[in-house]
Amino acid sequence: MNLKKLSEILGLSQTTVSRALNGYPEVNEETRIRVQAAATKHGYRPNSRAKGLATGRSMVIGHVIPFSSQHEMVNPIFGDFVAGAARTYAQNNYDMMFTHAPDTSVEDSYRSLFNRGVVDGVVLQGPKVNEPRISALSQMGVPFIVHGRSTGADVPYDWIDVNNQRSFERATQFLIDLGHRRIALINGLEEMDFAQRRRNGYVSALKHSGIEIAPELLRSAEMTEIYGHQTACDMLDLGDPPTAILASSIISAVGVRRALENRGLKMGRDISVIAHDDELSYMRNGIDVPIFTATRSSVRHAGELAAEMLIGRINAPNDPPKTRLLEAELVVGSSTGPAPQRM
Amino acid sequence: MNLKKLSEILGLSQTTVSRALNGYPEVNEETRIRVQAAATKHGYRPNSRAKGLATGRSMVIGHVIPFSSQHEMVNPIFGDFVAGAARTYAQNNYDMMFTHAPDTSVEDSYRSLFNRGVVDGVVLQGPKVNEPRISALSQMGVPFIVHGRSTGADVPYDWIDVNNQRSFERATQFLIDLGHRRIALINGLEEMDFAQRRRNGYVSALKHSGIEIAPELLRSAEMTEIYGHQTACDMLDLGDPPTAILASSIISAVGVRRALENRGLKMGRDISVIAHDDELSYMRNGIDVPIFTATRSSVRHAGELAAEMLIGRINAPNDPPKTRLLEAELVVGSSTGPAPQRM
DNA sequence: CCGCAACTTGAAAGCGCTTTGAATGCTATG
DNA sequence: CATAGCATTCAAAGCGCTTTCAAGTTGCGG
Repeated sequence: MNLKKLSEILGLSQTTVSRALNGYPEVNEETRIRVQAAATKHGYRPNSRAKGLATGRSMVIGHVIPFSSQHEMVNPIFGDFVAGAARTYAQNNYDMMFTHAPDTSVEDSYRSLFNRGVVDGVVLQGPKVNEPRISALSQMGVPFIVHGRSTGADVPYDWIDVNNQRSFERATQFLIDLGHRRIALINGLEEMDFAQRRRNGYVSALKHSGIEIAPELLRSAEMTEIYGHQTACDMLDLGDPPTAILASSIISAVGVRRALENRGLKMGRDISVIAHDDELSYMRNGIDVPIFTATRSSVRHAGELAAEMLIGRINAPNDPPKTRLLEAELVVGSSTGPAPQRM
Repeated sequence: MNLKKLSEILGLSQTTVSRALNGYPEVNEETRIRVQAAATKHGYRPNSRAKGLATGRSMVIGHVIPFSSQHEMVNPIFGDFVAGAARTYAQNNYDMMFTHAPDTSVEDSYRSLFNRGVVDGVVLQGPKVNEPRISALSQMGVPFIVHGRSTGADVPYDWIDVNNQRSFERATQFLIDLGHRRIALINGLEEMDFAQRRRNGYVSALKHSGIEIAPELLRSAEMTEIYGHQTACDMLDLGDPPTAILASSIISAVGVRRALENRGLKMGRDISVIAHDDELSYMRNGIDVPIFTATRSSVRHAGELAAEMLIGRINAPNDPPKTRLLEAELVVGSSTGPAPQRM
């Protein structure tokens, strides 16, 4: 069933039928009702390719999920972020296109999606420091939004981010206030912008209290459970092990917990742990009482907001750049406590 | 840059340029080279909407991820499955469209994607028992593949699945062989087909050994960490607690482990745990030595295969249905051991 | 009754591509 | 030398929609 057939059935022109269905004012209300009835009756759905050709808009948003060529890691926050975004898209009649590309060719993926007219805009996730994709997209003239920010990107751009620096500064301060001095940071990949900011927050809090940075307590890698476990084991084996650990994700915090438990250490008593909690739906940080003391910020909500901002940008390409900085909550659970007294 | 401009630049007709670029034989080899050079030089990318309109194919595959309206849960395996599929799509020049719909309107989402000509085929994930979407898709004439199967679906269809029944039967038998009699099953949502099959495997192994089914040791819900934790706690509070637990996902197994450790129980000694391991990239079950004894089957690989099968179906709509049953490995870690002697 | 505005409707062009059917120039054949 | 056959190329139609421009109807004031 297409426009032509439908209009023949109705004895109307394609023009009128199209207008009736798209809510144009110049069509008689009676006709409109008749057309709509026929459309539903015959299950007519405008072909979106044809529509796109005619309007020059695809009503599709592109997401390119990079994976590091070595690890083939899928970012665990991806599912929830996308779920949030998808919700907004659905409300605005956008579809969502999705590509998975090795990080070496992400830029090409964007270019391809946009130049082929597949998408009207794209979401850039997981920006690195000096992210080259940002200026590339900017030059191409693709409407885009960055989930996160990129230190060193020299063009203005839309972004939505969590205040990573402040939240890790607060978390670190919280541990310092509890008497901790040996505080470890199990961070995400060094080149990621968020990891850098978190480290800055951590460093700044320590400095502020006159605590020296201990390089052996600073690690960064992809935030898997295994990594959390391994790193915690390594650090506990140090002559002067940490009394508190900051973990950049709840997933690696789970690994940390496993390491502690293997050694019979109790979280909150023997050692304190704070995790960053993206509120992943399958790994909630407790229901009533948080499992981990955590810096909390819903990545699903970020997805919703990112989608809104991007749609806004598509509709108003010349507006000045918009940015949005979300503050993470610091929620206190039972994984933190006063620093144990050294004998 | 479009075909028209490009052909003008080259002083050729659109026909020839199109043919040259698409590898048709009737074009002079010299011309072809000249055309290709110009195309790359000017960054020409055929508009895929126009191409789709002309060919009647969109070169897009649709995934509709349902979420239960109550929970808004994103299936944690989603990311890795999609990563696998995306890889295959990329190799075959397909793009991937993605919709997130409440489970009440998933069918409409498929219908919409297909009828609007957005996709050439779809992937159906998370089938329930008597999954109505299967016959719906079948009637609509959409090429599709099911990740999983649906007991009670009365039309033939393509599917790829893990032998859930056998793998849980083996896992249960493994525990029985270790002397366990009180074996719990912390399963996925009851209405999911995979959960039913896993239970069947579990029940069948128990029956085979003459062990009575204990309803208090059988639970099903969405496979979150919290759920694993809560259920394990409940079961440990029983007068006659289980000595072994089967968990339907590694995520809920992590919750189980947390419950055990809270109570000072040691996995493998005080209580045995077997998990199903989808090989999620951010939650690997150990590197050298498995953390959990597990039934293992890579969901990413399943995604790759599913995508291949679907593309095959699109290219040969009238072939007889194809199915593929993967066997899960049973890998032994340190989370299982002989049943502790009762005093 | 005429003219004009307000409503409605329609014909046709155009979005960028593929593909059919026809045309062109050349070489090989009888 | 006429013709068939081949290798190349092209003009134009068509995919299903939107949208411009034009036209037909009505109703109302003058």
